[in-house]
Formats: sequence, C-alpha cells, structure tokens
Amino acid sequence: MTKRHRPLDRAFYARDPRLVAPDLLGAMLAHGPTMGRITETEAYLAVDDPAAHAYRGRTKRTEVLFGRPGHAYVYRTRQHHCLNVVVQEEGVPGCVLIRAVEPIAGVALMRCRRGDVPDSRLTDGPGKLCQALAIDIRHYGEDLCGAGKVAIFAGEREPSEILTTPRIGISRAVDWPLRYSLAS
DNA sequence: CTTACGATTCCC
DNA sequence: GGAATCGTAAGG
Repeated sequence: MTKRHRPLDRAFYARDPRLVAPDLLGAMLAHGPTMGRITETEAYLAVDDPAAHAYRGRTKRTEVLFGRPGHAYVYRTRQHHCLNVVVQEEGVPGCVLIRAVEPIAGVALMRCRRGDVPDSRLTDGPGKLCQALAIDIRHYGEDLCGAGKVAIFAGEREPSEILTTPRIGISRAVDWPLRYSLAS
C-alpha cells in the first residue's frame, strides 16, 4: 500500500487553515464507492474571522470545531450540506471548507444522486459534492483520520497550480483571499 | 414560543 | 434576480 492510500494524519490537520486549505488541493475525498479529487477549498480562521461559524462562540452546532483536528464539521444550509475539516490544535476552532471536487470514482452513482445535470456540474459546489458523495449531517464529528466511512487520502499536485482568490457566498470579510483552487 | 437568517442551488 | 425550505441561534 502506497502513501497516497493512507488517510492524511492528525498532524497534517493540526496547522493553520491557511496552510491546510491549499495543501488539501489534489487530495482524494472518499465515501464508499465514490471518490473525488479536491479542487477548491476555503479557509475559515479561528480568531477574528467574522465569516466563520465559530466567530459567535461555542454552540451545539459549532461544538466539533473546538475539538481535535481531522474531524468532519458538517452543517446544513437551506436544503444542502457542506463539509469542512476541523484544523489546528484542540480548542482552536479553525476549519477548511471543501468547495469542489473532480469526480474520480463511482461517477455513475454520483449521476444517480445528483439527477439530470451535466458531468461538469456533478461536484462543482460544496452542496453538490456532499449530495454526490452522500455526505450529510450523520457524518458530523466523524474522524477523517481513522476508519470512518469518509476519508481523505493524500494526492499529488504541482504548487504552481494553486490559485488564491477571495471567498464567495458569504456576507462578511468577503475580500479576504482565503479561497484556494487548482488552476487545472 | 417567535423571529431572523443563512459558508447554496436551481430556475426565471 | 428570486424562490425554495428548515435547522440553528438568539431573544421575549
């Protein structure tokens, strides 16, 4: 078994979201027979980030953000789910939102779950990829470093492929360049 | 209990 | 540009 078939370890996630987010690009997000290559992420900071859910403090929803790194923070917005990975050391609520992946495996199943959309729209959004990979609130708090159903495996990429742009879909701190994507 | 509001998606 | 649609959080 090669290194890239082992889940990313706790130490990988125990860093600043601005470091973890770009490093997740190219990694493989897997759930059951479905797998996608991460192509877009966003960093949400633990301190003084008005756009971060943890900014308002510790609540039932944000509880997992204050726990150990490497766990899934899944939340719901309107009819959709979004997947984040908890980063930084325990007690420091940084996280990284997975915004898009490239379908790699189980594509037929993804099409079935997503309905009648072109393949290019299968997983090109945070809510879409959760629907395609069947990730939802049941995965809240799951350990992505362990033997859970959802896992993230190391991938490969060239540093020059990374694009840094402002976050989108939020109403505060909109200009902060915390969105990372593969030029592809 | 009531109200406000989305880290979205899809359609007009 | 706007609706869908519901859990979460905050306040009375």
